[in-house]
Amino acid sequence: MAKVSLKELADMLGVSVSTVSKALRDSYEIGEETKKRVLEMADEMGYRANPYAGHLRHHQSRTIAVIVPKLTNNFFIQAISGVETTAFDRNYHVLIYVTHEDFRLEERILKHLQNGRVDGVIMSLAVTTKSYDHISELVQSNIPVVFFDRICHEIETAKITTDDFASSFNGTDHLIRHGCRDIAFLSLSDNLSIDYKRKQGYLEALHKYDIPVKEDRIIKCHGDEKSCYRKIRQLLSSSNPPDGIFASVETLALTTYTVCQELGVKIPDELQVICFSNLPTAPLLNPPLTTISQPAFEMGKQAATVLLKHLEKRRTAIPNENIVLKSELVVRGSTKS
Amino acid sequence: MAKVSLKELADMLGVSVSTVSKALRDSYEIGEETKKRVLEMADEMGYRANPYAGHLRHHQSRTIAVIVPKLTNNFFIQAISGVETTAFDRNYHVLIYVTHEDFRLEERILKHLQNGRVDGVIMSLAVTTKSYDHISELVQSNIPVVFFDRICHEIETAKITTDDFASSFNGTDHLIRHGCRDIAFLSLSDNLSIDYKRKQGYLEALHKYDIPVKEDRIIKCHGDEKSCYRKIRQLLSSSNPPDGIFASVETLALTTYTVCQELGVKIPDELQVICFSNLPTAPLLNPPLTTISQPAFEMGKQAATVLLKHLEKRRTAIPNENIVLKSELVVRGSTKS
DNA sequence: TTTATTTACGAAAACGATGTAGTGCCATTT
DNA sequence: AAATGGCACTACATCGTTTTCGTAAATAAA
Repeated sequence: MAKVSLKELADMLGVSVSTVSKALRDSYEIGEETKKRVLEMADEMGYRANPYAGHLRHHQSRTIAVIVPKLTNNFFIQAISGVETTAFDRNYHVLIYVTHEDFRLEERILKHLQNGRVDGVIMSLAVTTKSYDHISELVQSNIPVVFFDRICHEIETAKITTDDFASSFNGTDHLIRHGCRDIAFLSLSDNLSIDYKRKQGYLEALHKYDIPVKEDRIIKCHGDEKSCYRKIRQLLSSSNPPDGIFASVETLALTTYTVCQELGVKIPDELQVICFSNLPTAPLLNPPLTTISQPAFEMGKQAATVLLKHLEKRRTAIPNENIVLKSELVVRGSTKS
Repeated sequence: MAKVSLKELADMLGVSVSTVSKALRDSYEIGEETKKRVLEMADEMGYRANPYAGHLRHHQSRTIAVIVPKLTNNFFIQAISGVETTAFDRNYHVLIYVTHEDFRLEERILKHLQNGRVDGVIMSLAVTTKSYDHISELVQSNIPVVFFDRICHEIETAKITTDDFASSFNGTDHLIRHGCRDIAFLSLSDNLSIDYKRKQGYLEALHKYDIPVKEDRIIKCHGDEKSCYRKIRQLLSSSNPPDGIFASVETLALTTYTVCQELGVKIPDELQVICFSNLPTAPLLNPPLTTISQPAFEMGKQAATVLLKHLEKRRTAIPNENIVLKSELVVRGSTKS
């Protein structure tokens, strides 16, 4: 079944290309009889409209891009899943790009997308991203961007986040109320908005209980897995280890588990652990991991909804808007109760 | 920065559109001096070639689709990651589609893709897929399809799998050598090629040790999570439970873990568990899960490599080819040693 | 000098679909 | 009988590129 164009259909039927086009779109200009003939022939010859011809004329592609720092991450996957579901429902197509937490790559990808391949972008920033020119350039070339989770305040647009400060505060509060007095905070990077807020929540909780903040308890685990591993191992094997860990992201908690397993540190007796995580197997870990679970799927859905709704209507920029969803603290065995 | 076309560039420079086009592609037809001027102006005006115009002319889009049954699944995510990496390296774009294990949806998606939106497809079948007309139609309309993992023998093309039979045999053998005499096999569906092969490997191992096959130990867990849960719970709470579980896919093993937790069944003392899985947290589970781990990332990479290599060259169909990678049995605490 | 050849560029036809601006033709109105 | 209007359809420009075919001018060969 070779590809067949409108023209071929038209020739076959002895009518003009415009007639076929209009008949297929059920235009009032075409008689019922003709419409029927066209529809039948189109079906018979397996006609499929070439999407790119339409994109060219209409300057829009019904395609959006999702840009994430990593794929192998439960949070991002669930978010992408939410985006995909929403987009598919509305007949949009989803391209994925991965920055691998690399600012340069993020730049390259956004620069590339300026060509109009997509109508809009949904993204979460790389840890290493510190300037936002590449993003504002994209927005200025009329391609709207919606952020989720790792957002960028500097760009005016819709941003989907969770109540990071409150969740962090509650999580830390939970640790303190269950006996922790020396909690280490494992962070990815503090130029990341969410990480900053999470740290603030943590600090606020310490402050509430008049627990002094020790700078060396705030550990920046940027960079590769191994260096994170080393830092955490060093922390836990020191002569004066903390009695609680607040991990800003899932991987850091998992590394903590690994280190504890190796060093024989008992969770939660010697060390309580809590973290932001969307790990489905959290209840099955040894011990079950207390998590702050973000509504990732819902976040992706919201991001897509906002973006697509906007694309359907206006050509203006997306107005600034902060959509904040609630995370859930799920207490399990890695903290005392 | 509004979008700027070749024509505008040409007008700006006082040359023709063709000259600009050729200069940008560094054609030998254009003088060095002119080339430089064009390049500079293009840069200055932020020119980005409209990809869709090119697609229209060349009947190819440098875009491929990945179609998977589910996104929230470590195996598929790692595979997609492999595809994405390979595609990105070669300047291809990746669209994702999710069938949600639904044959009808799979049909709809493939039918849609017949319009030439993508140059090729990489896919893994839905459990409910029993006929393959939608796939051969796609192939016949000149869009090559490469399968991975859940392949389809009926279509002649490249297929990336793992040594499912051997892995299953080895996994079951492992269980038997460590004391199991009554092993239940949890399968998704037996019209799925991989599931069938895995079951054969299991049966072969039983046969090797002259262990009789009991039909009621082969449990088909298709359908929703809840019905799987019920079946597994029923199995394990019967008066005569098995002493080993071979789960064909990850989720079934995790459900088994959940049920065991609820019923207080001790793993591995009362029940040994093994499964096909790409769970990064397998070592951290309680107890650590013995897995047969597939090289998912590598499979995605291979699938993309085969497809893209093909797209760069021929217009003919992809020849039949079975690429079989090795899985790895990783023995952990859910089986005795 | 005349004739080939090369160099550097331009005009125009695609690619496939859409939508505007007609164009005949028949029926109704005045 | 002329004017008006509606119906059902067609012609054609358009979207932004690429590419083939020409061609004028400059250079080289005769």
